Amino acid sequence: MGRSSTAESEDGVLSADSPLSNDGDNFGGSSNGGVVLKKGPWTSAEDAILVEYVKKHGEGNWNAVQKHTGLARCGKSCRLRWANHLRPNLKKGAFTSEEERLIIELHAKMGNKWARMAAHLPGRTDNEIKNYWNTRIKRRQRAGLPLYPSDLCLQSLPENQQLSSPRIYGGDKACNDILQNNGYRAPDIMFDSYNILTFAPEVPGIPGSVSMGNSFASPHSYGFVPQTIGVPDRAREPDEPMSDYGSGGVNEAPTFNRTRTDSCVNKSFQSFGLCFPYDPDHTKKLLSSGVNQDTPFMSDVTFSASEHFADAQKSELPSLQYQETGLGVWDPPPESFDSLVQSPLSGPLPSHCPSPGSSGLLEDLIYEAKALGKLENQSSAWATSSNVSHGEVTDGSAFRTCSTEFKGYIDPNSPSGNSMGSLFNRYTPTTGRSLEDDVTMHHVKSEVFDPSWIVDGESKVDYSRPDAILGSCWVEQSGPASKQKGSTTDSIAALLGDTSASASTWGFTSCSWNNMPPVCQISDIP
DNA sequence: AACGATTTCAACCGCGCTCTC
DNA sequence: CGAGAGCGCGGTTGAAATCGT
Repeated sequence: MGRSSTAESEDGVLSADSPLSNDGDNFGGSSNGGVVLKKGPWTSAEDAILVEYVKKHGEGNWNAVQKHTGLARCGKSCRLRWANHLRPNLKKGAFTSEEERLIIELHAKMGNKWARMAAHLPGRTDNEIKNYWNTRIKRRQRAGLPLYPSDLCLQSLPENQQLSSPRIYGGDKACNDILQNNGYRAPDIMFDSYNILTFAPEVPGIPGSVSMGNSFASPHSYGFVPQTIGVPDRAREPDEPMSDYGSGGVNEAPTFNRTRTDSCVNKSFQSFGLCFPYDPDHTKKLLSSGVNQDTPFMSDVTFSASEHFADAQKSELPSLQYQETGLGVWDPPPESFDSLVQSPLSGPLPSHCPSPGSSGLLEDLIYEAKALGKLENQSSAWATSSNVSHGEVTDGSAFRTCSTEFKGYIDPNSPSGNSMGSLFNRYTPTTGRSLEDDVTMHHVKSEVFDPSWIVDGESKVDYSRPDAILGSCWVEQSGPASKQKGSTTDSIAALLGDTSASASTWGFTSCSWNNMPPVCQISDIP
């Protein structure tokens, strides 16, 4: 194992007088004060020298090792060898199921902060954890499974650490809270969520651009997602008022607050088993890369785990902000997590997607895998029947197409009624719906159903119109039409997590329905 | 048994932070 | 205050090990 000899090309071969130059290794090294430093695998002799040195001098001052011992290794290499292999109390062997769970939890909270994660796993090194995680990513990607169990977000933090400032993007409220409470600032957009959809194996014959994720993210998708990218996100206070929602409108209409909205949006993605570590730089990257329809991020559907999840590593977490929390919140199954992942799908499907939080991982994963499989099929249908991915905003047909397909995603195996399909059935009109409508749809999933949505047994919202998603804002935000209109776009901005976004930021402004009267008048309902 | 594909993991590299001078 | 050294971290690489055919 270890580095190949390719590295030696930089610095040539070991010097003839190196004490370790004749140990049979062929690895090259770099020059350091006349001594050619060795690279590649360590020999037991080298290990012994290093151990001896540390015994004498203690850890640190690694560059002095070579001077004191003649060991032809650079300080960095010594440090690494000691930390990863030689230091006492190192735990070797496979991760236990407990450790695996802890890693998953920690990663959900920290992102790729391997060293910090290692601090929570005595005897384990950051390198080990990193390797484990990368392996896990690949495995789950292959299996078409989400990276995190769906109940992770809901359970990974103690109640008292949850703030009341949910955001529109990525994960549900609890998830956001997790992120926020750990010093993360949730991303302004749900790109991770969108992209996670590409965990599902690509549908043969369907270009990546036709995946659901891309459908969501298409720059032509009503300017909904992509244009969010470029919106600078100003700092928000946890209790920052949300536009005027419920803030004393004329009729004191029921509050359509951010919490609900967030939950709605997030739930819709949780239905796919999505939950993410936060990547605060993700938005920055997108900004700097000038996200547009050609942006690989949006168009490249071939999932790159290292890309997406490596992004998380940018989320530097101030150490003070990470608190040791009760991490044992899961109820670990006896099996190792990955053994669950790899369990064959058999028997009747478990009941939910996502898990309502009460079930085991196995059920979650099995069901999620199934769900993703179905989505795969649905995306195929979309690919051929919908122009959502690349379509122009000319009418609501794309929405309808999309929603029609989505209705097909009714899952009879979800007795808990938490599947998307069941939600459609139970609470939504059957006219055109889009995935974005799902934002609204999911109100009913996680929260008490809001009777204000129904007047005389009818929904106020005409979902056949592409701006239906905005309708809830219109309706629930009573007031003069002029105000309503402005508020609608503001609402979108708010919905997307940035109240600073002007109406013109959103594609809706240019949409043909923009100047239409409010869609959600009660009289509109047949 | 042979061979190719895949996985694992030790090690290197570059970057950035902190400390010292 | 700036430069340089030391160190730590995260990403990447590639040989060895394992698996599948």
